[in-house]
Amino acid sequence: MSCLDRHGYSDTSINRIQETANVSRGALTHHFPTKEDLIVATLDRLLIATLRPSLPSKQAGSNKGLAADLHYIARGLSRSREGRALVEILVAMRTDKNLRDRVSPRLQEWDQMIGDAITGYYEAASGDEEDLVLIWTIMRSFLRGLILQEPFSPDEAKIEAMITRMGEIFNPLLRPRSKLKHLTKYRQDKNAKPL
Amino acid sequence: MSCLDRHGYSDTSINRIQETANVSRGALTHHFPTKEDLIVATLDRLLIATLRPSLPSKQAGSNKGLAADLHYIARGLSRSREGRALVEILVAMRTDKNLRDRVSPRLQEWDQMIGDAITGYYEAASGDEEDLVLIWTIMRSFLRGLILQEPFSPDEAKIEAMITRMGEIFNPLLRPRSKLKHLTKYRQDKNAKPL
DNA sequence: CTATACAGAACGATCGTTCTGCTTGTAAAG
DNA sequence: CTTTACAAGCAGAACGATCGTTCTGTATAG
Repeated sequence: MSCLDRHGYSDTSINRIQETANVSRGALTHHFPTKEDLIVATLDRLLIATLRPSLPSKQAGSNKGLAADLHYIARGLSRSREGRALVEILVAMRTDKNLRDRVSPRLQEWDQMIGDAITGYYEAASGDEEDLVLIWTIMRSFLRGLILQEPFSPDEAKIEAMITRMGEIFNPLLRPRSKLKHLTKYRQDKNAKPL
Repeated sequence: MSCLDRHGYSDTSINRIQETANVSRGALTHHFPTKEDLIVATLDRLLIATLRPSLPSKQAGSNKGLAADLHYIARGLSRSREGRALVEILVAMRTDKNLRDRVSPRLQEWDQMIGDAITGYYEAASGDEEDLVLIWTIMRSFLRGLILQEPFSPDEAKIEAMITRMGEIFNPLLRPRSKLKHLTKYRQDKNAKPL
């Protein structure tokens, strides 16, 4: 994850990984025969890491509105080492068919799961559950898009302002659900080995 | 652009470029001594290409609202060869300091120029011009974020629905300006050579 | 005569993968 | 309890391929 974040996908060579992780080449290739295996295993961890199980709006007593939630989610989804590393994989898989074939099902499963989980945390003001999921998908696209917007306007305050404004605009459309449903646990790959 | 879109940044090798473009290695390295030079020159073209000079909402007689404009902009900004190629460069520059140093000023200038241009096309319902620019920056982040969202939900219709919904939500905040200001022309690099 | 435009070979570096050894853990055989 | 067999864990060298860059040579235009 660290290499992906700091050096990008293509410069995350096995040489660099083994030096960063302080493991030998043999150990690395023994557990992950190909680079793709290593990337896929990393993705599984990233998807879990970018999940934020509990939102500020659900903390006892506090009700700071949607903006607070968005800032919090952004910190996991895009404004973090994990978020940026995930974006590196997302971009790489777009043009790498082999990687895409392995990664796609995982992403779609994750997206489905997130959609289900959202309905546990929020409800649409309109009551339309389908619209609720759509709105949150928009939100995630926006938050991840921030990574791509950053080079255009590197001002940290501007990014923060965008998130806050986004929260204001969408706030009337959503409200936190009073009863809390639990997140389904992300199903890890059966073949995944613990490191 | 074609190589960037189809094969991604790292697999856009000079070998592949010269084969795709049907030029010799010597010709290529003569005009663009390093790969970075070639990328920077490509970026200049991409920034111009992803600009959409006239919006549907300004077409005579039609007033289909913001959603129509968004669909149109998305077609240039993210849902196109040029948009995806630009994203490849954006992601690459994040971790490549040399490239970033050359590309950053261009992007920021472009962003500034876009911001100015927006105020020529739209006005905020609140009348706050700064908020107008902020809203459109949010919009661009969202649209570019769609490229990152696509692997999660590859359904074309879903992406379209997101754009439409985004237009509905933001529509009350904006209205097209009646008088049309002209776009300032993007200043090309003085050192840029025509191919 | 000279600078520019191009062609294509050559270069060292680095990539991901494969291969050859060595050590350790463990379970069956004696 | 000891010995043997064998697979798993790991270290590191070796491999061919490909990368971006540099270099040498040739043709052309002013």
